[in-house]
Amino acid sequence: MNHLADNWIDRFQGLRGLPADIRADLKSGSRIVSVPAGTRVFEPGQSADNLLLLLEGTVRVQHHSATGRDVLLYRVHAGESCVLTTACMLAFENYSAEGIAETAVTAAAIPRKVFDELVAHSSIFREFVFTAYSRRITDLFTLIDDIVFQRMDVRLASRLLELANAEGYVHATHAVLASELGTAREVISRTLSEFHRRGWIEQLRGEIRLLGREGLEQLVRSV
Amino acid sequence: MNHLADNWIDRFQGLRGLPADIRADLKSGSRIVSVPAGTRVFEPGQSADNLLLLLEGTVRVQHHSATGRDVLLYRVHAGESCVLTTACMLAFENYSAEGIAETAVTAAAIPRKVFDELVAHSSIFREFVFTAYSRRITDLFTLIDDIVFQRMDVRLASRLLELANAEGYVHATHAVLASELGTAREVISRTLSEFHRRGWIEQLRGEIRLLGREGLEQLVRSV
DNA sequence: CTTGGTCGGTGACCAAGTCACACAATACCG
DNA sequence: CGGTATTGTGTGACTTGGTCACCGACCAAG
Repeated sequence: MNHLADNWIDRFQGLRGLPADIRADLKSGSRIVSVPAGTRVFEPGQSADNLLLLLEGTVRVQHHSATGRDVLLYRVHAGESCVLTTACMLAFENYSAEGIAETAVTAAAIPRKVFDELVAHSSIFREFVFTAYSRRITDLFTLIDDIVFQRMDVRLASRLLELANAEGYVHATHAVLASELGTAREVISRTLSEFHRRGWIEQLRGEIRLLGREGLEQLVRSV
Repeated sequence: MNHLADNWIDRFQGLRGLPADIRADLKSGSRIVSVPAGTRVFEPGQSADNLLLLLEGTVRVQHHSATGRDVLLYRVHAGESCVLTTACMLAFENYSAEGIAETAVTAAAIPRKVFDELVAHSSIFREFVFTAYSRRITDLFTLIDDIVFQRMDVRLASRLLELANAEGYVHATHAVLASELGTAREVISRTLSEFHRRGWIEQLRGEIRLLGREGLEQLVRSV
């Protein structure tokens, strides 16, 4: 993991331009943390005191609703910052969103105080942070648009295409897909049956195999 | 309008603690602008070069979708900052959200350059900005939750209670309410008929009169 | 008074979410 | 190893919400 500790800053597009002195502050002021898959990186009510910059793995940010269902809000990938923890850090409000490590995760944790100093002293760091915020906000806009206007079959098709690995397998139960899209498990089951009927997929327990991407892609494009 | 120009900073909770020198910079670096109701304050594709702090009026931030319908994302009220313009200012991405003045609006416009300096030099200003961001993000979370899990009748009832003036009148057409809630006009018409049938409201052209708030409030609470 | 535009109402239909099951595959455990 | 619990999936009946196609009522301008 030492190679990570050395030059992790360059993994972030927006930080590459940082001058040497700020880099040094950032490196010495932060520490590298690793957590296993499934860890709650942050949770409702808990005030975060570190900004996380993801070096490896993905974090799923979701909202747990009163009715017991979850909605996926967005994913944070390696090379992105988990700006929601910033929000937690700096704002008085406590969120009802939680972050869960989907895979094993390695991240650079920047304490509140260091973060504040970096924002004050580096315009590049400022831009990095604000860009991260805007990306999240636009992601949320897109999500809302999707939820309101897009048909479920199209949303599911495009999600399957996203989640499929190189061999065309998607490792996910119907229930997981339902929570990804903020819908009910039954709806996923039915839509998948339909996809199967059309010869686009094959179903296994806990897994879906895409038989070519053409059909699904056409459905997605057809909007 | 001169009384506004003098002490507008104190209208913002988060800015009251600003030290005198920063205040002076903020005041001299910004200017007061007024626009009539209906003005597009910002729009997709246009890169904003001012952060707006609303002194009077409200701005409706909405997303215009490909299907021709609009969704209300949130409202910015007097005493709040329109942080989306910040996002536009600082980020490379161009938004598909637009801001429309719902009433005549007076605002303090802070140019990009001044904004950046203030963020660098004042921790209080920093906190103000980040707090604004977090509030928007949580608002969006709540909206998503609402859309996904809440029944339309409940959402409409609570919106009517919000929008009603002291005399219990809501000045809005069914079409407007539909776009507020991201649904179709017909759905609003039906739900309002149902509310009328229950004796909760009276309908006029372009206007709704609440006959007491108890029924609606009970529906909202019943969730 | 016409005419065109806005506003609201309605029925038929489709898409999606809910509820209540049933049943198969797998995991666990004595 | 076999039995039981848990998890994953399938399905029918029903409700809610969104879409489409229309209509008639109101309103303002000429």
